Amino acid sequence: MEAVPRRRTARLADVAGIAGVHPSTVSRVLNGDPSAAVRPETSKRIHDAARQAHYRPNTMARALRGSRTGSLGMVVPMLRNPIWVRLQAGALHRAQERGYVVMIIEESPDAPHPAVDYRYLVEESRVDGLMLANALRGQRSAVSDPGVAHVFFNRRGGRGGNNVVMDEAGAVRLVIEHAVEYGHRSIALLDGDSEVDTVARRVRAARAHCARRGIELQVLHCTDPTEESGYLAGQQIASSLQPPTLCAVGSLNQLFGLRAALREAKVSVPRDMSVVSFDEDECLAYLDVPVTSVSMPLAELGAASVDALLDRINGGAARDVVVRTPMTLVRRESVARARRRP
Amino acid sequence: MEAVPRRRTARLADVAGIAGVHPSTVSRVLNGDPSAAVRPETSKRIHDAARQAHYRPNTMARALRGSRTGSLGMVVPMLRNPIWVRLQAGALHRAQERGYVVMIIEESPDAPHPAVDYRYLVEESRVDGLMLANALRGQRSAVSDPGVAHVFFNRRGGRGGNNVVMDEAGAVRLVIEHAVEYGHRSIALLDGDSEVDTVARRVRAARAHCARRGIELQVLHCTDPTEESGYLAGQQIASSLQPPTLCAVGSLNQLFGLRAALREAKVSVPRDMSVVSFDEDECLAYLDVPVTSVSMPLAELGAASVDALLDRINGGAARDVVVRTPMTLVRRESVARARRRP
DNA sequence: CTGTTAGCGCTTTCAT
DNA sequence: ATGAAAGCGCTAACAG
Repeated sequence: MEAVPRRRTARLADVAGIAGVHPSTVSRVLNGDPSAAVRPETSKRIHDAARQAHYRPNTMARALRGSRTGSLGMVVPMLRNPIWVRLQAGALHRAQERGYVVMIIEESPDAPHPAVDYRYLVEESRVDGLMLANALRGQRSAVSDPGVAHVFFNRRGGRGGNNVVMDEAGAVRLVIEHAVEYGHRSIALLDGDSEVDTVARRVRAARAHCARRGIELQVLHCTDPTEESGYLAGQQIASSLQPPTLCAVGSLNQLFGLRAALREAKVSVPRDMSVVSFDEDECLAYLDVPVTSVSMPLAELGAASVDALLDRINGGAARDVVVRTPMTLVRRESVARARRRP
Repeated sequence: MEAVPRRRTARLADVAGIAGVHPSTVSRVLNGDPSAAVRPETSKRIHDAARQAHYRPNTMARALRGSRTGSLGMVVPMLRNPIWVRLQAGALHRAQERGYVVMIIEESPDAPHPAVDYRYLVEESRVDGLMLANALRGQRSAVSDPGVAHVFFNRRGGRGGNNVVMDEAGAVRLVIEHAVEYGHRSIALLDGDSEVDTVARRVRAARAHCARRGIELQVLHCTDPTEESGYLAGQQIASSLQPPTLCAVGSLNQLFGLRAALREAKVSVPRDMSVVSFDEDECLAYLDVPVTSVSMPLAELGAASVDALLDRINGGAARDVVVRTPMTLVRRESVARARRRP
């Protein structure tokens, strides 16, 4: 198959030709260079010519010249989980506002790469910087090369200074206080792999806060964020000798699994067991038992990641960011007063 | 804030310097130019030098030179709906396999742009071509400019020749045959806006096939693909004088809404009403009543879109594509034998 | 077998 | 107030 020559759009030189000026003048005018004083008449002629020729600046040439690509790379671990989609959407919009485009890379869940493996995108100047969410707690060295602008979002990585996260501890406190308010004294946290930073932060916060409030806490780690995995954990909870009276769940998929396991075990929600989700989604309101959840500022986190990354790209100093957009508890019908233990 | 000069990676010239050869030779060797016979020893020296200098080709320079960016633009209408996410993931992976990267643009649902508005991405050579899913049935002219390589995926657009779609009619037949098998004679199709191409195709196929089989068909169009909208339609169905005995639903969100409406109206599924979804998702298996669905080849469609677009970019002739990956009916528990009408 | 040359389209200093 | 010239890093046609 022959590569067909692309029909070229008008170049700067074409516009210059039409307007009868030098290309550099066109560049100055069209870019609104403030340091250059141009005669209004010339300026008008140039603008007219550009419009007439349907001029479009060539991003590649500009990028080569200025060594700025105008695009950002975003590595997400798994698009199947809606939280990444919301983060993505938030980042997409903020990037657009700031004149950047975003390339999404989805980590293969089977063959996860360490964050450092994506450096090449910057080194080959495909993107100006990276937003990474594929850090596991083990691999702390990460994208150590300071020449590669990057931030870790939602999951911390590296040695700090490039992390953009939400206030997971706050979310956990919100849930636990809600539980306390309804008289629960023994709760479970059903969440993902302990190697995942978000999970680790939630667990730590839960332990601390439960200790403070004298609440019993049971932590269950699913091996992966799937319905099946949540289902298995749910069976475990339902069959335990001293089951908790409230269960908080880390992801939507796991929640569906848990619900199914409880239903099967004839554990009624919320009569026998209250349930809270850390993922808010519209669909929760329409389930057989509408599920109470914490609405986390995901889009804001995506946007904040873009801001932080652009800050690094522009030479800003390393600085961790915690998105403090207020979280809210969306009260639905899956939480009831705790029943006295038998 | 000062823009910091990016630490440059080694260039071709640097490698040439180390290896003691001319840059063009390095280019030939590193690109494995078959027409150029190079002395093995020189080749080795060059490869060593490249490794030593940690050489990375500069994508921008290459793009400028070859007028190929190596990236594709993908415009999706709404990431909230999981089908677009699956299409996106399929496209992402195929693009990666073929050495391309993808930039995702999410259409703002509030301010939809006609497809033609994304031409600038190609004209400014940010991408080599466009995959568009934001076509509405009205705007047929679309990206008329033949200089802009593009395909419409999942939703047809333009004047044909650039469409990549699934066999929606086949999916509809699958569902209707399933309904017939269970003795249903009156069914409803609850789907999105009639201006959406996918919806229009499903409706047409449903009308045709129902007529052929002597089945009564009632079509309900939701204004938008949300739970709320499905809920409203569900109320309408539940309260109708001659309710259908089976309801097929176009999207997951609408399905959740419908389920809630039926539950509220004390219409039991599947006893009083059978339900089938055109979106397959793992979570369907874990609902209070596991929902039967059609599993559509979404990832394949995403991949096929990339293939079709690259074909156009490489000068291939216009050609519509229908992805014929076999669809399967995922039988769960939301379909039962039709009850005799009262 | 390898070097020379030119140029993709743009911006930016320097000169006038 | 505008033009000239250089060069970002790469590749491809042409020489030798």
